[in-house]
Amino acid sequence: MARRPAYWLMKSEPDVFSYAQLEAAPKQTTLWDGVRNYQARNMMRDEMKVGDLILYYHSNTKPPGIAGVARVVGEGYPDPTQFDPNDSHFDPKSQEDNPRWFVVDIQAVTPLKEYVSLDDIRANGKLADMAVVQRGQRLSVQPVGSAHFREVLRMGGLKGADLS
DNA sequence: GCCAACGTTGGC
DNA sequence: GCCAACGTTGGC
Repeated sequence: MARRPAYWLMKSEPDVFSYAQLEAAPKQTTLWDGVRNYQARNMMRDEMKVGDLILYYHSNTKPPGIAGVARVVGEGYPDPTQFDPNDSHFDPKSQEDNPRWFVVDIQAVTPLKEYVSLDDIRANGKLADMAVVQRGQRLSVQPVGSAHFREVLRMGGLKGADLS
């Protein structure tokens, strides 16, 4: 069995769903719907477990970077948007008895005291191996090593819970 | 808004 | 099963 908790990074465009919106959601929780990439799907379906911790990354914004920490509170289940013809994530090829896309439920834990921008991550040699700074890396769900996770928290500082 | 990088699709 | 065309991501 893999060590727990495991650590992840999840990308969201703040114009679509920001960390502040996650905090404002009922129970500070949402389902991570709309992912349509098989590698990311596999991680959500098979690998992410309750209690795993997530760096919440804001993409397509200025500057991109990590805004807060979230945790997995519900494990992989079919993404309801794939079956909804009115949803932009509708997938006509997915069948109810053989769903193609999965989600996890995530809950806000604490914002970082200071936003850790992509430039900050790049400037920190300890984080040179993080997937998010690799050229051409587009995956919206990425595994993160525990040392990298702790370093990002050290850089940003925690407003709330102690996660050490 | 541009465009490089990458994933997916579909004709063959 | 190859690969060109196309769509998407996401930094800049």
